[in-house]
Amino acid sequence: MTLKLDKVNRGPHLSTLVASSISREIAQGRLKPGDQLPTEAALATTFGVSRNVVREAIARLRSEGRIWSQQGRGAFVAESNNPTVLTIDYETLQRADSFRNLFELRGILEVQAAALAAKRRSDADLKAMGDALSGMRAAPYGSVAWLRSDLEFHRTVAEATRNSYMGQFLVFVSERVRESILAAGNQQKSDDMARITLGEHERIFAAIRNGDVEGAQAAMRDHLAGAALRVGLHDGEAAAEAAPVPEVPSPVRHSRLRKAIRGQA
Amino acid sequence: MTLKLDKVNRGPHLSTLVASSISREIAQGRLKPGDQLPTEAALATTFGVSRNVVREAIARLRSEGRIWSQQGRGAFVAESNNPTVLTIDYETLQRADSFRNLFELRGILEVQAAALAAKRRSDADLKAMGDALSGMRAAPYGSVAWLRSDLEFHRTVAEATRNSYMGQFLVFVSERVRESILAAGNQQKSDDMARITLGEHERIFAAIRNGDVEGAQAAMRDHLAGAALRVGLHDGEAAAEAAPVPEVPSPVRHSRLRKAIRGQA
DNA sequence: CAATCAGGGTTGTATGATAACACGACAACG
DNA sequence: CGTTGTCGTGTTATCATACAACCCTGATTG
Repeated sequence: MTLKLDKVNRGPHLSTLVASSISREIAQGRLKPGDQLPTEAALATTFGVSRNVVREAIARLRSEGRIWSQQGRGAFVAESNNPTVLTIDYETLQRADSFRNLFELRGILEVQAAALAAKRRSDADLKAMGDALSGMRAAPYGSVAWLRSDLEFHRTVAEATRNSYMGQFLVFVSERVRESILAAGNQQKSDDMARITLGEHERIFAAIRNGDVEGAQAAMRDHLAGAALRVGLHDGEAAAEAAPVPEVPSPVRHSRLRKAIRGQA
Repeated sequence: MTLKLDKVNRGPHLSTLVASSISREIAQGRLKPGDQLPTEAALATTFGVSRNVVREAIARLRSEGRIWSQQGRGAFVAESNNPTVLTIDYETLQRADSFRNLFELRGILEVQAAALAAKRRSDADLKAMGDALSGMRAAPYGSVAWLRSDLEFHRTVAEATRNSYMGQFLVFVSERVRESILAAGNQQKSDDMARITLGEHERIFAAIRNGDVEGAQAAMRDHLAGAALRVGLHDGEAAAEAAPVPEVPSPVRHSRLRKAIRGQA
């Protein structure tokens, strides 16, 4: 048996701890927008780490848009909560209503993507979709290969919109949804479902091939409604039950510093 | 006259350039999931920067979930194309077709958000929207206060969807669009536009207040079509002549290195 | 054959030094 | 008095080097 210990060692680098610590200061309002952070040297001594570590932490916060810095002046808390990156908190997603919201957003994107795809698809797109469908027919329902083909089909639809951002967003949202479903692990499989799911996909494909915008939207909407049911979401306004994720303890290294950092939070 | 020279110094830190470069390698498939990256020392020499810079770049990519690293072994491209964050490259957005794509995506989200808002808005939501509209009436067109009120109105609409992810995504996309418009700076203002824009907002507000889903969608669609024109995008399928943003010559520092990095993209 | 251990390679961290830049103080100048 | 030029100080950005922690491999040893 292969134990699964991966994904556990969620990188407890020092820079991560420092970044989290500063992040908390900002989130809890002890550092207000526009405020200047202490100098790198000062942060290094207060945290008891090297200036290098502080710099990596600041680089990270800067890339997240939380702070900005200018050579010769200092680092400052960003004015507006205007993050340059969009991130979805894994823990939040465990809440049923959050999951339903994300599923709703995915639905909106998928349906409109289907509409655009029906308008703009090229022959190459149609071939790619067809290949993905073949892959789904060949693989057993729920297998890895099947899932890959499923994802592939949706990806090709997104691609056919000729809008790369549509693809990016869709993939991002779908991935989060998929993760959450896998974590919950409460999906029952059956041969019936295989047939039904495949049929839904084929209707989407046909509509897109025929350039039937409304049909593609409708077919995609049906597919997502079906998927919602299969995942345990009552359609409409009802809530889903997602299993909470177990807390994972992180291995202890640099315990002295960590304690110092954690302590002052 | 107040010249606008801010926002130009978009942080071209070396670590940013290195991170972008590696990111591209991954996105374009030259580095496949599971692949091991060159060692930090190797990257440092190939990029012609210090190992410290490389480390900051890697720290950033790691925090974005694109790669993971283990002490003593090396850094590896993350298995699933499972970036935990979604980012929009500022440079890419300068291309007219990219901007049009993002604008299209924004439109989709706004229109559907308007629909959901018409279904789910509460009295508090309506009051907030009304306040935002008042703010727009009071402020001169194009002023900072006006822009703030405009943003505020759209934010309240997103809020009324009762779907926090919708709000997050919408704000994120809108911010990028707004930044790009400001950077281009090719918007002409007139009193007519003030009246027209305000009227568009009021129609959206009215439809949402009346719970008119289709009307809200239509009004929002009109508003966005208008906004597209005002920004210089031809509506529909026509290509946009978004004035290509003037290349901002970043003050020359480390020009040799930059060239090397840019060159190998 | 199995366990141990030595060595090299790699990342994580520390430290010091230098360059680039911002800002205020202050003098020189009109 | 106001403006401009210069300089010194403080800060970030980058470089360079060294060491610690850790992984992997392979030889040594019992």
